[in-house]
Amino acid sequence: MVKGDWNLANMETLYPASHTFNSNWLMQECNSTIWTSEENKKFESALAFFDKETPDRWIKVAAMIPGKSVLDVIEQYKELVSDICDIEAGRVPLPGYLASSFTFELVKNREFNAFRKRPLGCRSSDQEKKKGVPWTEDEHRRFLMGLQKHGKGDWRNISRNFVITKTSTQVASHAQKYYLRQLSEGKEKRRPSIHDITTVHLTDATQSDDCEFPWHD
DNA sequence: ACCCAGAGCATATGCGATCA
DNA sequence: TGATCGCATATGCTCTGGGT
Repeated sequence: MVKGDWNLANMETLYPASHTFNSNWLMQECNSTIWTSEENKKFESALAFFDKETPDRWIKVAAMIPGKSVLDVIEQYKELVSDICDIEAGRVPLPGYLASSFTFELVKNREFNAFRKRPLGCRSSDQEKKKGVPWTEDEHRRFLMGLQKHGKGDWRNISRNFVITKTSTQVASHAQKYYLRQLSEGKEKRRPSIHDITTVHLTDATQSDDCEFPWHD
């Protein structure tokens, strides 16, 4: 996933062309107000209520949260977007990170994935919407670990506990190709693939970095 | 440069399980 | 019994890399 594209794609949503701001506006430090969990809840509700098509979205969102300005809510949204992309990119160790934030609620409630699916998500065009986000080796290894623990078919738990960056449907789809790959083993003309990493390879890796997934019981 | 097969992700669809 | 949910599978689409 290309975080840059994501942000660019959201610039129009964040700063609609219909609004005129002076050139320094984007660079302004907004008041670094502290967001309480109550305010975050209201923020979340407002985001759900006023979708990206809503005219003057941020004004309306701000109006729903007493004490918060338009700048505050935009800044909060930007941070949220950044956080989610960081999590998705594996740049943030989830367990520690999840201690307290609105993102925690999103991830916990799996809204993170719904967020990803929206056009304004980490894709910037219709083409990307079709293209999909490639699985990383790390995600595949987590998938294999989940497969070992929960077994074939329990995609929901594998998604919840191991490959939290993918939905159960995505995990199932990935598994489908994984097993097809196993079936095609022995075929001569095969490209190297992420699916060549199997549970056999997993054993060595997990012994060395088992503590990498502390949320895994 | 072009073509084509293979790889990979997302989405659509059907079916069974569960619940009110 | 109908509605809803979750899973498995089929299909569609794009991208990539190798062959010519």
